[in-house]
Amino acid sequence: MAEFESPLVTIDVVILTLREGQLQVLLMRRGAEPFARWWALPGGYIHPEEDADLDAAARRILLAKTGIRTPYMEQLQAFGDGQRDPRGWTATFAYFALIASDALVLKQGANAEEVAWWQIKGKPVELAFDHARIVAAAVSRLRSKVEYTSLPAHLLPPKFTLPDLQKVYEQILGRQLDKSAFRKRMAEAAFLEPVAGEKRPASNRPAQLYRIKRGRGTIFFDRTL
Amino acid sequence: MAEFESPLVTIDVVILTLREGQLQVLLMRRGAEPFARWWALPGGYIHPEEDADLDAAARRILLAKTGIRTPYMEQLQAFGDGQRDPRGWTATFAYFALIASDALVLKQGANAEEVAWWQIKGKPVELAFDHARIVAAAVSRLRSKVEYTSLPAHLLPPKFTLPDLQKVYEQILGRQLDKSAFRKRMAEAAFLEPVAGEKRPASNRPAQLYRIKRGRGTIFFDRTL
DNA sequence: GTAATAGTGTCTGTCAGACAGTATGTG
DNA sequence: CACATACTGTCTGACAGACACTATTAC
Repeated sequence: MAEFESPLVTIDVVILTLREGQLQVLLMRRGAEPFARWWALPGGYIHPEEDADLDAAARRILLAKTGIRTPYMEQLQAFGDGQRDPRGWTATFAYFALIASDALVLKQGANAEEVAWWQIKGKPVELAFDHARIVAAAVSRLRSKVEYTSLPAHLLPPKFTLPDLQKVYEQILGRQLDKSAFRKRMAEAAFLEPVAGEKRPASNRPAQLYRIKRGRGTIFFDRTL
Repeated sequence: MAEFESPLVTIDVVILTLREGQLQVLLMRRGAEPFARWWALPGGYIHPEEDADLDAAARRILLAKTGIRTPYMEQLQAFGDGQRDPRGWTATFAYFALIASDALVLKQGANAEEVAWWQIKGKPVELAFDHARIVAAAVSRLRSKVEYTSLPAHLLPPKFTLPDLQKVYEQILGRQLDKSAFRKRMAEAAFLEPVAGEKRPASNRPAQLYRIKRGRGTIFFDRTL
């Protein structure tokens, strides 16, 4: 078997959140060439000595660049070709993370590099490399999974109410859902547990708080929403 | 940004088919170290000069090793860590292909290397690297997609009958399906077209032949089977 | 009491699965 | 004709969505 030169490989992470009712991505401004000063996905190289595997490398990069330990991360897709990077044939392992909108607010200032949330909807910012395509793939993955999984629950803080959760689904799907049917689905899926005794106070009937049950991965509903 | 040594990357292809009512994988016996003489997935290196992108590289490798142009191939998942290859930290872009059981029979003898179909069920052969895990991931992907996609149609030759297709679904799902309901689903999904005039002859009522409509990708049913 | 939102009960049209019945070929 | 398998029609129970009703808090 002949030895071919291995292409340069990187890891990039698409971090999505829901802010002000809109889906947003976390972007960083690049310092170095190529694409210096362009906005790009947080990413980096694999460190063979430190990283046990690809997932660990993705988690390390995310933590180093943003200070976030995300509650949900999955491998999105690999992208590789001769055009995406002017330095030659490269490939990237793209990851896909969801976080609660308020999880990053405090940490953001701590990092020296320029970091910002960008709206998915509307005028697309021009991104470095093929990152626009990677973001599009992540959004499309999220949108398709919303219909039949519990994934959007990771866009909320650890404790939340059922009306909160329903709003998240509605914002991503872009349509209203029936309250009764929605609650039936969530109850059947059995991935939530009430936080005993706790209620969210309000000047009306307060809502029960829930959290995702321990050890529950993403739940696939047997019917679509 | 410091330059880290890029890990060695490869591409491996899990080719699945249905033979004798069983799901089977295509394996090849390795010639070179590491894992010389072990059974492994067909795979190879990226050739930056030849391969436009990852998908093209996977197609080239598949064609070179087996003579197959598969009708269906998708990226499965990337696997990378420090243990899977004794040479050090490596990663592989795993692909997932489905072919009709009779598509390879003739070509197989043409290739000098030892190639064979192995049953998924029963005693698992010990595979080189982490290929057992990759095969398991591919099978699990197929099984989960069978429930709500038209994917299994690619396990059949270009022309087939609805009873053929139903048998494929039943074999993978491991349970009987209602004929009437099954045909309703396929009709709704509208990804098949009758081959005009052609019927499969038999000593009973012959079945209508169908083929997958041009330009139809994998169809997601709106309900589970 | 009113206002506001949380949470539940009920009713109805639709539809999936079960199954029986019809169609079309061979010999 | 019998037989085998392809294909279709019908009936029924279950259930999703619509929507109305009740519950619980603050003021």
